[in-house]
Amino acid sequence: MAKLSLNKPSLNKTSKQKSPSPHGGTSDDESARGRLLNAATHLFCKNGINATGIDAIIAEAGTAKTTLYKLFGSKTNLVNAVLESEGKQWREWFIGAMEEGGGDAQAKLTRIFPALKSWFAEERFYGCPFINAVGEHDKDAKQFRNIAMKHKKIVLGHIEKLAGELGSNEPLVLAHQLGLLIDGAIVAAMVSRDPGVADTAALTAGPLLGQWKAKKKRAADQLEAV
Amino acid sequence: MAKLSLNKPSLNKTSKQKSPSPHGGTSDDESARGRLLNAATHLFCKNGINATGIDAIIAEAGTAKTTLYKLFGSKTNLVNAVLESEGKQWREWFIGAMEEGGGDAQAKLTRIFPALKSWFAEERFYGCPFINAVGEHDKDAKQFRNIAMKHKKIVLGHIEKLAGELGSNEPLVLAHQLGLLIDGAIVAAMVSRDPGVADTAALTAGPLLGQWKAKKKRAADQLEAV
DNA sequence: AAGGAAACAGACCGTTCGGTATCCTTCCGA
DNA sequence: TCGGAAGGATACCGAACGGTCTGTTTCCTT
Repeated sequence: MAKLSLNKPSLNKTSKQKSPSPHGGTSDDESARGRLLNAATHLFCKNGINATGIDAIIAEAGTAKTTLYKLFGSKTNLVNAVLESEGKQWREWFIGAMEEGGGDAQAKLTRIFPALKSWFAEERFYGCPFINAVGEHDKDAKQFRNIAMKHKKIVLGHIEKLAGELGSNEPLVLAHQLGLLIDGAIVAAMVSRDPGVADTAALTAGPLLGQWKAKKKRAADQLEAV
Repeated sequence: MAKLSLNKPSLNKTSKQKSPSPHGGTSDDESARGRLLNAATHLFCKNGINATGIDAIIAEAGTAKTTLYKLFGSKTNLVNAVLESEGKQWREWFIGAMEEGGGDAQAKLTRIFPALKSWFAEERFYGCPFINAVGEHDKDAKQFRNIAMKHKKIVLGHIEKLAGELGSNEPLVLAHQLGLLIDGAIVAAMVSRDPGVADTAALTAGPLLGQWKAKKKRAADQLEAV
């Protein structure tokens, strides 16, 4: 596969068109590096990092073992490269899903769980690579936990900003609340393979997003309805 | 270690005093089987299943390799035994933490996140073994996902019962909402090692638990406060 | 046309893996 | 007292692991 186009690796970064979905291993980078990154991302996420051997990666990528070690040096380096690129892609997709379509902060935050739902429904949804990486390694070590927290901090940072625009007097707390629901939905969807958990998360998040904007109105409505 | 008391394995189940905490590998069963189960639970949870070799388990258990294979037959069987015993212990602890102390359904459900917080603060807290097991294996396979769902179903079943007593007209939905917050808190605590995430979860769950019991009052209070 | 870089192919290395076989020690009850 | 069960110690097996090596093919450049 991909016999043609043995690109120069220094030119790889030029094929920068954004991917339509956040899942791993579907970039259209056909260089050896890109194919290795795609295959490694797919296999690491689907089967786990420790359960994925080098041989399986080069088989799916259609490269030689020498190429992998010339480009990445070690399996550890490859793992780090996968997490970095996958994290970046995922964040671009996720933040894009909130922002695209415009509207106010409430509209943007309300798009979180529908976006996650479409992710959960993909064939190649395998949960959060960062959570899974932490889970299958030494929990007293900081390596993967630091990477995961860095990723999470960026995501929650954006949510916190929107929470501030929403009018929350504690945007950081609201961001952490939504983060909890996001993490919970991801792992529940990974285990159950039911995208519907995103609806439950949206139902739970709803009152959190509306309680400043329409706080008075909702309180009055509830008082009337009881 | 444990030179004395080479118990008959058929008598192991008689040492049935409940453990004070839900974490893995601290049972006081000093038979070879018990020590192997403790060591395997500890190492599987701390370092991951695939990253834990047989040699490390028998070293921590202080048994011979022959003994492990005589008692469990294979690593796969040992993994299943660990998940089964650990799941049972955890559920007994968790449900006990809700029930002990009495009170009404709201009081019991309100104890969920304080209980989790004390779990998160333990030195040997390594996240949920079921979630981690799913994360480090083939996500298209059903083995670990089925085990995890069975565990979760029992836990949510109890919560659903309490939600019904609380007066919710959709106790199953409420149970799933709380389940989302529980899962989210567990993985967030595993990554961050901050037990405080349980407080955020409790803050988010609070309105869900009070909205029937004191719905009218809260609505009136909010209307007044805005 | 020729040279060189990049990638492919695959044999190979030392280590570790899960698992087996052999033999030895300890203890307990008949 | 003695036999057998439970467990310990250790050598060993084949397979798979991460990683290296040598050599060949392919393509781009000049």
